Amino acid sequence: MLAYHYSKSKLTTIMNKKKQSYTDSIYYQIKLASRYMKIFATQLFEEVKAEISFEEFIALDVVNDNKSMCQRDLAKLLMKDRANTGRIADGLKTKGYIEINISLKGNRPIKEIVLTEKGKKTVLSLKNKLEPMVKSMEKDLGDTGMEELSASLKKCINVLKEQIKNQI
Amino acid sequence: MLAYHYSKSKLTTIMNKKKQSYTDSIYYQIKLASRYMKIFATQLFEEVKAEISFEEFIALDVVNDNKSMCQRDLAKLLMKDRANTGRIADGLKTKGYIEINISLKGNRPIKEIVLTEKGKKTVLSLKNKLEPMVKSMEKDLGDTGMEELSASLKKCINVLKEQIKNQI
DNA sequence: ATAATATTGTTGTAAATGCAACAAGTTTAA
DNA sequence: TTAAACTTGTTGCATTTACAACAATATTAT
Repeated sequence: MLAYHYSKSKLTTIMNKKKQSYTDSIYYQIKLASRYMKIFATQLFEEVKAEISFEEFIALDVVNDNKSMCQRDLAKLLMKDRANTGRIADGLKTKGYIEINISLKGNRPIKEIVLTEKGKKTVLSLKNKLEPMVKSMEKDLGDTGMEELSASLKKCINVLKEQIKNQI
Repeated sequence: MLAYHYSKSKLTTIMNKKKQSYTDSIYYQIKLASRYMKIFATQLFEEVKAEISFEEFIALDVVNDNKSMCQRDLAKLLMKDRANTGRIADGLKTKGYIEINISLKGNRPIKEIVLTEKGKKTVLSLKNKLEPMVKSMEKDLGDTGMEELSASLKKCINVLKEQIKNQI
C-alpha cells in the first residue's frame, strides 16, 4: 500500500541495495563492443590478406575524409598521441600509401598527409570488405535503433568529455 | 512520382551514395566513449591518490563479485589474456589485496583468487569514488535510456560475437 | 620588445598488451 | 589403454601505447 507513494523507478532504486558490479555496467558493455569490433576487423583483414593493419586502414580512411590534415589533427581523430601517429604515418609513407607534403596551416609549417592512388584504392577496397558487417549491424538495430544508439553514446561522451583533461 | 514506389529507408539508401566515414561510424563513437571512460577513471584514481590502478580495481571488483575464480575465468571477464591476468594477480597479491589459494575446479588444480580484507575495503572505497560519474550518466540518459543503450550494445556484441574466434 | 605560452613534430623509455611456446595435468575419443 | 585434445598457468618476446622531454617555430600577453 505504501508502495503506491513511490514511482516505479524510485522503488527500483530503493530495492537495489546491492551496488552494480563492473561486468553489469555500461562501461563493460561499451568496452566489450569496442573490443569485439577490433577483433572482428583484425581477423577479417587477416583473412583477406590485407597488406595493412586495421589501425593503418583507419588512418588512411580519416586522411581520405579530411582535407589538409597535419599529424596532430590526425592524432586527435585516431585517439593516439603524436608520437605514435607519426610512426604510423612513417610506415604508411614507406609502403607508398600516403605522401607527406610540407605545407602551411596559418603560418605554421605542418606535414600534410595526402593519400596516393594506391592509398585511395586500398582504403576503398577494404571499406567494401567491412561493409557486410556494417550492414548486418544496421539490420539488427534498424534505422531508429542506430540513431538512438548514436545519440546515447554522444550523451555518454559529452558527460565524460567535460570532466577529463585530454590534451594531445 | 516514381519515388513513391520506394520506401523511405530504401530512398535514403539510394541517395546516400557517399559511403560513411570512420569518424561518423558507431565503431568510432563506441571507441571514443570507451576511451573517455578509461581516461576519466584513471584521472580520478590519480586525484584521490588511489594505491591501485583502474585496471587493478576492475580485477578486484570482478573477483569480489564472482565466487571461486581461477585466472582464466578472470581473464575472460577482464578481456585480457592469461599471461597478463597472471601478472596483474601477482601484483595484487604482492600488495596484499588478494590471496591466491590452490584449489580444485572439477579435478583440475586452479589458483583461486580471494580478496583480503584490505582488498574488500579498497574496492568498496573506490567504487564510491566512481559513483558520482555513474549517477550523472544515469541522470543524463534516464532509466529507459540506460536500458535502451544496454540493449543496443548487446545487439552489437552478439552480431560480432558470432563472427569472431576469440579464445582465451 | 620580450617573456610566456602554444603548436608541431621527434626521440627515448617504460608500461601494457598480445601471441606463441611450453609444462603439467585432465578429459575425451578411438 | 593409448593418443589426441583440452585446461590451467608460466615464460619470453615483439608490438603497441603512453608519457615526458626536447627542438623549432608561432602566437599571445605584458
